[in-house]
Order: sequence, then structure tokens, then C-alpha cells
Amino acid sequence: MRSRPIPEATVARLPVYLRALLDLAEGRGQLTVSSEELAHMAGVNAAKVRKDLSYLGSYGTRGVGYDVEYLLYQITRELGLTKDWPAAIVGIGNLGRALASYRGFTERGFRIMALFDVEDSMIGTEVGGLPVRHLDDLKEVAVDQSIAIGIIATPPAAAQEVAERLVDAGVKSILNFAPAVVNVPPDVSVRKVDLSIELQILSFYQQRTQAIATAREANRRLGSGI
Amino acid sequence: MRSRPIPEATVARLPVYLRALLDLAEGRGQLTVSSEELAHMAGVNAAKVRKDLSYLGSYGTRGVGYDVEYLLYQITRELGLTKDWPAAIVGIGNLGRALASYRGFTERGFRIMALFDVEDSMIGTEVGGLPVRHLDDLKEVAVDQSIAIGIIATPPAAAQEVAERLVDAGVKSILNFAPAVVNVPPDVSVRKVDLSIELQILSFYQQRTQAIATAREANRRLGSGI
DNA sequence: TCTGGTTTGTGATATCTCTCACAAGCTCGT
DNA sequence: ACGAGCTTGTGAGAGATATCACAAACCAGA
Repeated sequence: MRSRPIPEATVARLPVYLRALLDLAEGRGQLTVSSEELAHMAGVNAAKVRKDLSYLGSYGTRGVGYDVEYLLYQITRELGLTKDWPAAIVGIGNLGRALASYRGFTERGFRIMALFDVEDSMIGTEVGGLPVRHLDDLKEVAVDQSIAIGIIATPPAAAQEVAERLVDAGVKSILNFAPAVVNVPPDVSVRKVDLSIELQILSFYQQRTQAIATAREANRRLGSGI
Repeated sequence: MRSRPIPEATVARLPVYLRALLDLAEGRGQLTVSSEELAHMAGVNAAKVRKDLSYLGSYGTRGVGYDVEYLLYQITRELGLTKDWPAAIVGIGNLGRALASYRGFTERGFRIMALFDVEDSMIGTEVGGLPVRHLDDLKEVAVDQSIAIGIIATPPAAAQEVAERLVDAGVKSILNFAPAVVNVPPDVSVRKVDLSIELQILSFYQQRTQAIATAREANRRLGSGI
């Protein structure tokens, strides 16, 4: 089963398994883990865990489970986390500032190397130990520092232009926090994180269950002859 | 086709269409829009747009397209955005603070009504015009203010407990920013926003294309007899 | 009223994803 | 050495999602 392409859905879950395994290794010092236990920690079912891991190769032992350290290494390697990825943040507003000082990034080898904005009053100031530079310097800095990942935290109107500048600077991976769709060439990956969209999705399900409750209520009144 | 349940994948795209329609209405004052144009603005293909919209009912006109205002209204209604949703943020660190002052929320009828933390030094201070209250007051405040949406922005170790307190307070929709899996009863919706996971997914695809490029390079050297 | 150009709505089909169920394979105690 | 008890790896089928392709319906102009 090795060397088959890894499905997108599986790729999206590997980081979740990775985190669970880190908890096991660092926290409890557990040596092996069953698909059942890993599934519970990751909030999925055991068959899915086994199938996901089978795409990486046969790293488990029947009757025993998976070796935590070995599996950790394999997932780390598969996700390309054995090396550091230099990243840059564009747009140093509320969100950009929070991202710049967010610990979670550096933890897994993502290093914020540069910050960019267009606001003159902001250029030159330090945020989280890094100077804010002008967007016009993006290409030069990106090439110089081998920036691999661009993080867009600008207002929506600026997102597309920033994306194009990142692409022009050779960046192939973009994480977009701006509430806007950005179009890029097919060899560039974009992932979007959109708080407002997530809330709207929650709203849909919340409203639906309330609607059902209301309907049930109405139905009960009808049924009881009122 | 009406009254069939709307697929999850479609629900997740409705907010994207909504945003595009708002651009059309407010920005350019355009009256109708074709699935083709909407698809381009949303970054998907036209057949998908039509199928998605068909779940809401037949709101288009053949040969013409969709009435922008009418479609706006229908999607807004379907997403439950005709009323305001009171929300609360738990965990007022870097991220929580940024969220508390984030404009994007209030825009679509999500009102941040309360902030919670456990750090004594933080309790009583104001963030974005709201006082930070102690987590122990959560239930009382949540019931009193009819909080519908809970936003978790705590460190990962606290996430599960906070989720349980939210559930206990009657909250049925949770947006989880903490890098941790939270388990909730089936009648509660959780959506997670995990910056670190998104970066790791980007890392996978970036690393893969680099690996392919390296292999191709090696192959070329072999082929040329070096 | 008819014709040509346009765009929707949707069956049919392809692709992706999840879940089940069980043989194969491992460990351990006897 | 062997059987009991687990746990993996995976084929098969179910289910969800995406895409295709085209008939049906509309508008505008003659």
C-alpha cells in the first residue's frame, strides 16, 4: 500500500495524530499505542486511524499496536517537519500581531522570519522582536531569507494583491486569514482560515436545531389539540 | 429538490457565496449574477454553485442568472443570520484579545457579549470595551445573556474543561482555537480552527513538490549519463 | 410568434471518503 | 509448541461529494 498517493483527508488528520503522539511520548512516556487509543485521542474512529497510517507504510505490530517514537518520526518526516520552514506575516494589525507572538508556530519548526505592512507609522517598529518592514521589500527579503510560507493577515481588499506579491517572490505556500478568496497558480497551495465563515457555519446548525425544536413544539401543540 | 437536507459541504460554501454577493450588491450595485460569475468570485466551479443553490430552492432564472438581493436574503436566512448571536470568548491571551477586538465578527451579527479567564490579574480589566470575568461566572452570565456561541482561546490543556463548562451552561455551538481535541455531546457542534495544523498541511504539500523536483532532477542526471 | 443565444436545474456518472468485518500475525502463559 | 487473546492491515461496500452534460426555460430582437 506504500507509495500510493496519500489522500487529502488523511493528510489533514496526520497533524492531529502527531499531537496525540507527542502527548503520549512527552507526557506519559508511553511506548506503544493502539489504533483504538489513538483514535480516541484524535476524536475519530479506529478503522480510520489504521487506514490513515497504512498509507505511510506498515508501521504497526499486530497484537501490540504502534511504536510511539517510530510513528512520531514517520509522521514528522511525511509532513516535512524535519526541517524548519521560514515564514513571513503580511499585515500587522490586531491579528497579525497576535500571530507574530503566537507560541504555537515556532513549536513545530515554523519560524516567523519577517513582518510586512504598508502603514508608514508601523514600518520600523518592533513586534515580537522583529522589525516591521514595508511590503515593497517583500521580494528581496523573501528570496534572501528563503521564505517558504506566507501568512496573509491583511484586510480583505488587500489579500489578492499580497498573494500575487508572495507568488512573485517565489512563495509556494500561503495561509490566508483575510476574509477573501485569493486566486493563485496551480503550483501554489493556499489554505484559508476564516473566523467569520466558521461562525456562520455554526449559526446554520444552531438555527436548524432551534427550528426543529420549534417545529416539534408546534407539532406537539397541534397533536394535543390546542 | 427543496427540503432535502443541505449537505455539509454546501453549508460550508454558503458563507463564501454570501460574501461574494455582498461585494456585488454593496460594491457594484449589480442586480443579477450568473453561476459562472459567482463561481469565479468564490473560487469554485459553476456546476457546484448551481447544485449548492438548488438545495435552497429554485431561485435562479434560466437565461438570466440569480437576483443578487433575493439570493442574499435567502442565504442569510438559511444560515440563520437574520438574528444576532450572542457569543463569549474564554481565554484572554494574545489570541483572545485579538478576537475580542476583531471587527469581522460583529459585521455579520455575532456579538461578543462576555470575556472569561482564570488569571486573577486579568479579572476586572477591560478588553475591547468589555470586562474580563472569572470563568466561574460563566454559567450565570451565559444563561443571563443567552450566549449561543462559545469561543475557546485557552491553552490546550484547559480546552476540554472549558468546553464542558460551556456545554453545562447550555451553549450548543463552540469554536475552538485551542490546539486540542475537545469531546462534546452529539447535540453540540464544535468547529476547530487550528493554525498549527494548517501550517503542517502546507508543509506536507510543499515538501512533496520539493521531493518531486529533487527526484526529477536526479532522474535527469541519470538519464544524461552522469 | 418564432429563432438564436444564454443560463439554470438536475439526472447520471466519477471520484473521494468512511466504515465494516475479518483474516493474518503478534505476544504471552502454560 | 500451542492455544487464547489482542490488534493490525485491508478488501468490500456504503455514503458523500464533485463533475459532466444536456433538456428545459428564459430573454430579446425581428
